[in-house]
Amino acid sequence: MVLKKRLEYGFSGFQVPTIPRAPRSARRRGPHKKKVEDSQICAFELLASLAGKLLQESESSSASSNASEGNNQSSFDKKVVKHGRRDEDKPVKPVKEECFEPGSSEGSAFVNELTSKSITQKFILKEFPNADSNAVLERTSSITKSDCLDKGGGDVKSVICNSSNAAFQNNPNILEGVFPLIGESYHSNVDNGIEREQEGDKLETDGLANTCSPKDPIELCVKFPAMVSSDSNVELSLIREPVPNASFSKHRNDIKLGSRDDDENFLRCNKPSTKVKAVRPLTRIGDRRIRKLLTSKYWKVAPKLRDYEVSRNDGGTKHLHQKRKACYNRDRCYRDNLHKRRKLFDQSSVVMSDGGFSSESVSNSPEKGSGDKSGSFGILHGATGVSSSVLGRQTSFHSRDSNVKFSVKSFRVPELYVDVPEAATVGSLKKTVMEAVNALLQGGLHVGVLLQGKKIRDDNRTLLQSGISSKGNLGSLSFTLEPNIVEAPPSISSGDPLPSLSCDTSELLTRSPGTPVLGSLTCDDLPEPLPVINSGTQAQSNHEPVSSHTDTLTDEMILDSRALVAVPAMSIEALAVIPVNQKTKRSELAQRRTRRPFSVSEVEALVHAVEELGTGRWRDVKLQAFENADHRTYVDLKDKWKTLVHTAKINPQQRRGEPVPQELLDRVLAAHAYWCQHQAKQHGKHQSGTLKIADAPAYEHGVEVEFTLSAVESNLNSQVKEVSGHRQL
DNA sequence: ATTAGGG
DNA sequence: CCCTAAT
Repeated sequence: MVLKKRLEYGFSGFQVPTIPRAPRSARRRGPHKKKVEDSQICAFELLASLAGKLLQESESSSASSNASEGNNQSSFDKKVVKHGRRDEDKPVKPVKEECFEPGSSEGSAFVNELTSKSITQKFILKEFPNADSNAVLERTSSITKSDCLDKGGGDVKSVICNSSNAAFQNNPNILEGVFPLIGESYHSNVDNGIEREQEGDKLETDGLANTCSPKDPIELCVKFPAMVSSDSNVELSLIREPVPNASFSKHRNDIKLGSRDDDENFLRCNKPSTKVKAVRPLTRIGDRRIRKLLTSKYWKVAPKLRDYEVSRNDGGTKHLHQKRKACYNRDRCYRDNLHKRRKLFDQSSVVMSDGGFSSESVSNSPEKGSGDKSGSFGILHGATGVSSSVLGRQTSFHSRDSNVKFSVKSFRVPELYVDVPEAATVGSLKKTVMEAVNALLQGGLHVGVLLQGKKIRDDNRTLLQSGISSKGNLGSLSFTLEPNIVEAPPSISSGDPLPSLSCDTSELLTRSPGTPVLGSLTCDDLPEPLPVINSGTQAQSNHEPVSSHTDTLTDEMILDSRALVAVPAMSIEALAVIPVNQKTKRSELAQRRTRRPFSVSEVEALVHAVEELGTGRWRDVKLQAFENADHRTYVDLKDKWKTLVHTAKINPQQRRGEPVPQELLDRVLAAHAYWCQHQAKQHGKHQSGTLKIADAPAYEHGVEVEFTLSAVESNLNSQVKEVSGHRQL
């Protein structure tokens, strides 16, 4: 068996509940497909068709429903899957072939999606067997029914989902309270532009309901995975064990995952695809879009999203990519960012680093210092249920003693890919997963400590010295899991407040902090970045290590048992999760690309290029002066120029960051002034009345006169200065 | 894909 | 840096 996917689980235990998840890539990318937005429907359609089959099945054997359900499940599932793949041209709505590649795991992927939902709901049911959850239905259904469904099999799909909810028809609140996540995620989906289908699916729903009644939550859970694996070796993402006793936290994870997937799907398959282009590999832009969607949409929901959000976006992608050699590091980064962003939302859980490496929310409990209770996490979560909110309330209890307690709410473990034959037993699957996890752990990890986003590297400092105290802002404290390797090199990110290991590492490798070389490698360039986890800010540069093993985290357990002290029972009260709003924000920022201040040499190169090319040809500037600096996009250059111009105009005292030689700033102003005019001229207007610069021969001819340029520069500069001076005055 | 600008 | 809009 091969490890393929990353597994993530919460602290609560080793028994990581896993959820079958389809590789993102499968869902989203197709070889030929190019536009994400066009592919919205694919998944749904597929689901729909599958659902249709399912429905038929269930209806045909309506009587058998509950009783034989469990037993038949697998076969049932298989059928479904098969149908999905083979009967595209049939009844329900023909699924467009473009949506997935035959033989690929696409079908299963979709199934997974479905499964995820089902599972999620199952859990819910399990937890609240008696709850009146009709209300829940609303939310769920909304999600379930997307416009995509309209196209055909939608009904069926909804049916499936709904069925799970059948029991819960009326209490949205319950759901919300208990699993905020669920509601959230669904909402998110909706927000993402998916519209719910309002038409009645009731009939069908009923039909399915019988089949998948809440009565057998567990059954369902189990069975779905089976579906997943059905045709051929499907990559099972993880299979979650529906453990009866599982604590809440686990469930939440499940939910999370499920939700995540949904989101993903939506994102990836948002529009009816017309053709091959429908799905295209994510491009940076694409990612951005997605990210945007996620973020902006999520923001609204943000408050509710919490650490539940464990899932990663990139996992699937990776998957796909495996097939396609191309390395979309960049994409990856973006995706990671997405993850982070989402995670960040959680107030209590602070920073999640990608890869699932780090993350954690810290809570502080002033009480007895050393009590270390490792199992409490699960409990905590369970007890709290809603978690952060509860915990978050107080910060009280400050310290009577000088001990500072930390509780890491959860660490995320990177995804594990597990490829298991269909015929494999559940037991073997468990074993496999376990082995994978253990393997990961073998490597050992280091825990990094970040305060306010800044990594504290000095291990000898005391908490007090570092500002980590009960009274202090534990909220801004976060931990990261990092590979041993990485630990070594002290990162140097110049001035970067939030150094990211991965980036730093890269930097170290390629360039010296102080004087960046234009051609230096960037994180993106690195082959396999160290599986480092950064805390919030730097998500971007995370590269996912090729070997999942590497990046796998493992540490959860480690952390769990030791370093982080679980908070003792007393404490829900005692525990104060500090809602780190600031931090959250930071985290958000984290999502952004890592900040890479322009070095003087870069500025020089930029200035030079602009002098020659002007301010409207950033693409060319990029090519000419930053071709090898992948992290500098033409937009970056343009922005930098913008800031340079601004910087040049303000008082030196107001300038921040690495000082740019005045000489360069002068050139900036000169060039800026010149090109501004030049542009004006192009448009036919000569506004120069006062400026002689406009007539400067060298600039007059732009690029063609490169050589003379430098010679003239000095003059221009001085002139420009005057000009600028006038302007300002 | 680029550019231009606002945030 | 990010995001949008307009090319």
